[in-house]
Amino acid sequence: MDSAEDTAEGYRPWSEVTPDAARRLLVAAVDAFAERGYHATTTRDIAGRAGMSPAALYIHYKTKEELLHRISRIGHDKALDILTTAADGPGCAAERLDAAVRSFVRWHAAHHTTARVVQYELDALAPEHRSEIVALRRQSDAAVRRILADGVAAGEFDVPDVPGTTLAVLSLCIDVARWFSAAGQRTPDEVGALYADLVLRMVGARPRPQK
Amino acid sequence: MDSAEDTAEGYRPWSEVTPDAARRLLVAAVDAFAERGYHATTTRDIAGRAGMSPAALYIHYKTKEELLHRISRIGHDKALDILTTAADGPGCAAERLDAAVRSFVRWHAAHHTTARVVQYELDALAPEHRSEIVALRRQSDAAVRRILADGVAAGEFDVPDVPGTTLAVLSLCIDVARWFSAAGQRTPDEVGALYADLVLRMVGARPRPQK
DNA sequence: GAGAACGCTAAGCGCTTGCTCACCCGCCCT
DNA sequence: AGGGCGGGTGAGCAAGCGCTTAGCGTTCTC
Repeated sequence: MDSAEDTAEGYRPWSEVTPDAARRLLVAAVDAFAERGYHATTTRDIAGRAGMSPAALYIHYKTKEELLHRISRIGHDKALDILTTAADGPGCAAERLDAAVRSFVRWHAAHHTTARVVQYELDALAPEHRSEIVALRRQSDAAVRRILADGVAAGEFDVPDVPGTTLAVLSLCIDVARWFSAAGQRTPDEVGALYADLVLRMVGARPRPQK
Repeated sequence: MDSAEDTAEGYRPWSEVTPDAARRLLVAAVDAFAERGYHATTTRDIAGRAGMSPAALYIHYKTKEELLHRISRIGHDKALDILTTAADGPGCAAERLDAAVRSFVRWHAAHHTTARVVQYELDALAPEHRSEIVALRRQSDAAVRRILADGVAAGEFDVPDVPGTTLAVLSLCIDVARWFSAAGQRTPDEVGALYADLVLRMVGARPRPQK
């Protein structure tokens, strides 16, 4: 039911999943995994949500785990793309950190069903798929660390522990996927703005109107 | 395997679980749930880790879900106790916030197996048990919010959005249970100190030597 | 020292799980 | 017109699940 918002707002996710039936199954799996968790979701449930018989799933995917892997891979690619775009964009370190946190958090809030699966079902992946995904996450870590290191080098930030603060910033953003929409009233934009402000304070960025 | 650290350091957790065999089963369940998740853990696995036959579990617990509920209840009680002790303790708002975050994070790190179950397996609880636990979590939220509100009222903090910042602070602390000990090198004390500093920056607390 | 009570096990019941297989239907291409 | 083919179904298999039950050894009580 939450996937309605995924298909809204112009950009269409899962467009890379090509047979139409395969995409419907994948979207159904995202909803089911987000709602009950990977292990508590049955293949019958996924197929049912997609309006198909249980056997239809195995025409497009070899196993249930392959479905999770596809979701996780696409989601991590998108998340990493958002982060690196901001990290390697224009502007001073504070502006790039603001953009990175704001867009990363917004994605986690707007697509919290997908993000929940992506961020919290990592252990359900097969070992070789897991290590592939872990490599992507290390790149996310590196992107944020780069901004912080730049900011410290430029004298914009006051960060005694760069690796630790990097971990905290990413952790803070990622956990949005867990609690978002349980509360309800905040929009993804609002949460993104709030978090960007909080993170800039965490790194001791000097307030704007000080040129 | 991680429960070794739970039995160390003087204070003995799970001492409230009284028949010895019941405690061994519960500790085994904590390890298993933390490692693979509730739904992926079998009752045979739990009993096996406790060195018993599968049927032994049902002498002490009616269902597998009761085991999770007991763990969740005890863990939430402990976590809430830590938070409220700090929130209602002596000192100015900044000191209380420092103490709250430091001890809360330290607990999540030191007992990250328990914390993982407590924080991330909430949806696996039966509806009536779930709402009981959710009530406890609201009290945790209230404790942190109280400190922030006090700090703002006293002019110690600069927090434009108290409910949102409360959410972020708790989220940051809780997510420690997810990533801790994967990395390895940091001690719970170090993480607690780092996070206390980061949170004080988030709320715009003025640095210490300004009386 | 007989008998109840307790803590535990071996065996297994009923059900659900991930997944397979034989078959079918509509569409394209000669 | 007819044969192949990609996408779909109904039925069902082997395995594993949560949980139960009959029975056994030890300990406590009188």
